[in-house]
Amino acid sequence: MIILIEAESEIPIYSQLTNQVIEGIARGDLCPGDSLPSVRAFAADIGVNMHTVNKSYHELEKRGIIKIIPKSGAVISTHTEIPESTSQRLSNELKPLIAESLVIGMTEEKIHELVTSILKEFKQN
Amino acid sequence: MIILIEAESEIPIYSQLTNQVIEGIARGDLCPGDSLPSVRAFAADIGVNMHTVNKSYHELEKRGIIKIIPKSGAVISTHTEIPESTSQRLSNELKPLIAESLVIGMTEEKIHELVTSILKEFKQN
DNA sequence: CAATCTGTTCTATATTTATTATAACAAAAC
DNA sequence: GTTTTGTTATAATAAATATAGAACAGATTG
Repeated sequence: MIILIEAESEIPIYSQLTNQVIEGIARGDLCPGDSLPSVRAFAADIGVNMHTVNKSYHELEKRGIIKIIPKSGAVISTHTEIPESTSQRLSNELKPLIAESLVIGMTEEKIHELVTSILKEFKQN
Repeated sequence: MIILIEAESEIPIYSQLTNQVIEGIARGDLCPGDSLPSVRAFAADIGVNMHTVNKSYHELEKRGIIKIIPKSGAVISTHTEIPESTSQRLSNELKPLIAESLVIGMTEEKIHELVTSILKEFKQN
């Protein structure tokens, strides 16, 4: 999978990495059971510090997306149930985006269309 | 309109403020043409520094949501057209959220239902 | 078994961001 | 004409972000 980090972005590197791993799983590039590269290998690969990758991995683990096995590696989890905490967080983060969509004049239909078009990006594999 | 700032939140105060103003407009509590409180009055009201409010106002202006009239005040804009930059940003911010929704096992239908339920919050006024 | 690789932990540093605090200015509003 | 307005400047503090280097002990591999 190709990871692209933008150093100039206002989004922290560890967040960019977290998001791209999540998007990779959603796209099907990464599957439950797959191992992620070691923090050192990944860091060298994308040209950032080991600790930055480590931080991203722990964020992914906190969200229940991967399981870190100490002294071994990180494995993408299977998702048997939807965690309540994640569901709540996603809803909270979605809220201001939908509000702004309405404020700039998007209709409900347009908003659903936008969601659909993003879903399509992930689905077509 | 009631503004609630959580000092312990990981979300910066100026972002919380920005979001709540946007949500207020989406909800209909604030309307195009309405004036926002002065940065000083607002700051005193919610118990934060003037510059924090000022930063939020400029963020809102950058997004085309309000117009700051120097030495006068801030007025909520009317939205005749959807700015391309905002549309692009919203899409970019929506993407990781939808990806994570898929990753934790939400179906497309469930995701649309979540969007609908959030839209309903804003609509019922 | 021995060498390598793993995540973990620790210390340290530099930069940026966030927040508050004061103060002063000039234009707008009253 | 006094008050209020956003603006600008300086300063200080704390937290977040990112990097660097090193050491440790368990897991993996040859």
